[in-house]
Amino acid sequence: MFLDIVMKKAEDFSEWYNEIVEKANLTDKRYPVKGMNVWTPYGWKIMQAIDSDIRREFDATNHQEVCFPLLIPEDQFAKEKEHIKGFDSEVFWVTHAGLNPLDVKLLLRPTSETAMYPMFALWVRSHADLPLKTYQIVNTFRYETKQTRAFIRVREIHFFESHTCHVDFEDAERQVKEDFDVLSKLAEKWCIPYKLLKRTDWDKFPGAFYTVGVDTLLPSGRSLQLGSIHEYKENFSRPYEIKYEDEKGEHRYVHQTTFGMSERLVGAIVAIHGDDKGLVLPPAVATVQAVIIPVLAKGETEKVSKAARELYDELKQAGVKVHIDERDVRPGAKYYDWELKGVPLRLELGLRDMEKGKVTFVRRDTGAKSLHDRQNASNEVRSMLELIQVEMLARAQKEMDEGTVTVDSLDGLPEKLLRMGWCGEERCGREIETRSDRNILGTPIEDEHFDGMCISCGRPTKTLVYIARSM
RNA sequence: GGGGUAGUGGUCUAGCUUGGUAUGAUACGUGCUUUGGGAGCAUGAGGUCGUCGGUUCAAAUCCGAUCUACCCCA
Repeated sequence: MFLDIVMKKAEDFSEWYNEIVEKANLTDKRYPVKGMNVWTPYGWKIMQAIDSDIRREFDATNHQEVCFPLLIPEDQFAKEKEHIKGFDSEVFWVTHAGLNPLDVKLLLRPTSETAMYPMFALWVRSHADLPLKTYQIVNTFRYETKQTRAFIRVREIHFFESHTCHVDFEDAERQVKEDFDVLSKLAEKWCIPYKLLKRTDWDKFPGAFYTVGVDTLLPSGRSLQLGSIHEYKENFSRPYEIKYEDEKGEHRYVHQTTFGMSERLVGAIVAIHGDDKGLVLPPAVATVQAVIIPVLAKGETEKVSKAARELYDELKQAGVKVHIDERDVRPGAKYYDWELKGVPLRLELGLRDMEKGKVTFVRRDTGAKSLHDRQNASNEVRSMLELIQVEMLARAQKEMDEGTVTVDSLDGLPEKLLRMGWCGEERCGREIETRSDRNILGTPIEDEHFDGMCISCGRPTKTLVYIARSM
């Protein structure tokens, strides 16, 4: 038996997803702790590629990378009331050190506000220290009670979190807008379409003034939250006493924001782009962008191998992440293998091509085969990768657009991302959630003109909400 | 939160009803022959049957608990 993908994406998305993350070797789920999977080399490399994209963008916007301890003392965690209420039920506790019970219990960070902010209070003294822009990429722990799923719902989370402090609300708002810009650049690289949706008051991050969810749509018709951007106002700076002295000598509390993302990004790339043959990686994410398969023939193996290695060197020189597969297995086996791994472009080189001075290109995303001049191979590879990148994003965007529909009744709802009028009253919001059996994701940040009525009470409104079943 | 299904070499699996020496495939190692969509032959190695406890002369098999995975419902 080969590593066939047995499940079809369109027939059983859930099974297909489980199968593909294991067979493509992104993760090993055999580690015997629930929700804690092993990052295998291939999956980890993809995660690292995503992390470097994040680092690049946040460094470029003058954030400083930090790394805070994993353990947080209970009393420090307990300072902001809403925050504890939100996370209380899902923290892992350290109650013993060696054989001794601890006087002050320690918890594994579910997120790092309560680790960082007591330190921020020491770091921020004057308006000259602001804005303070930091981020870290660390593991966080949440005791998920729902069904766990590789990359999508885990108990040990590979987490990016930026934390910023500002002189006032306006400056914090500027930060939120900067986060939107950074996100749009990143999502373009990852070929992930998304919507920025302002969460309802009853669904915002515990302790936040407001929360903007970054939501994408999976092929199953369910939404997946990829990240969130929060405006905290003074909600944390007051209990944690993060204060500065302004130009007039007055003491003020800082305004804070955060931005969080996780390995769900890997899950989204798998889910959105993958197909029945395996992964399909966007060239900007792929750790191998092009794989060379030398097609050897009896008596001529050296000649073909040499030509393949020359092509490899040339592409490497040209800055392409290229791999040459010289394993002693038949070409067909290699094709299946690299398709499963999602490598964007396959280059076949055999006697047949060499006689014509060509190289065979096979696109992973469309399966299209084409012949290209060997002379111009590195340029051709680069432009093909660019083309794939652009087309993958366009295709994904189109699927999300087609999976989004505006409805004016809560009856017989399709399994899609649904758009509808809402008066803004909590009572109607809850009604919508109950009757649709879906979650309100929120109101769009980008202006989407709407002039209609609340789907629940029928009053005229210009406000929209998006709802979906969440993954 | 409620319910259900399952766990046997790396992977998939037979055996379980009716307790008695562990089945096959695939992957893996070695050798030869092969190579444009999953190669063939030969040969070799690999398993305290998820874990803990109980019943028994004897447990993969029966009973209980637990862990893990997956599914359905809220």
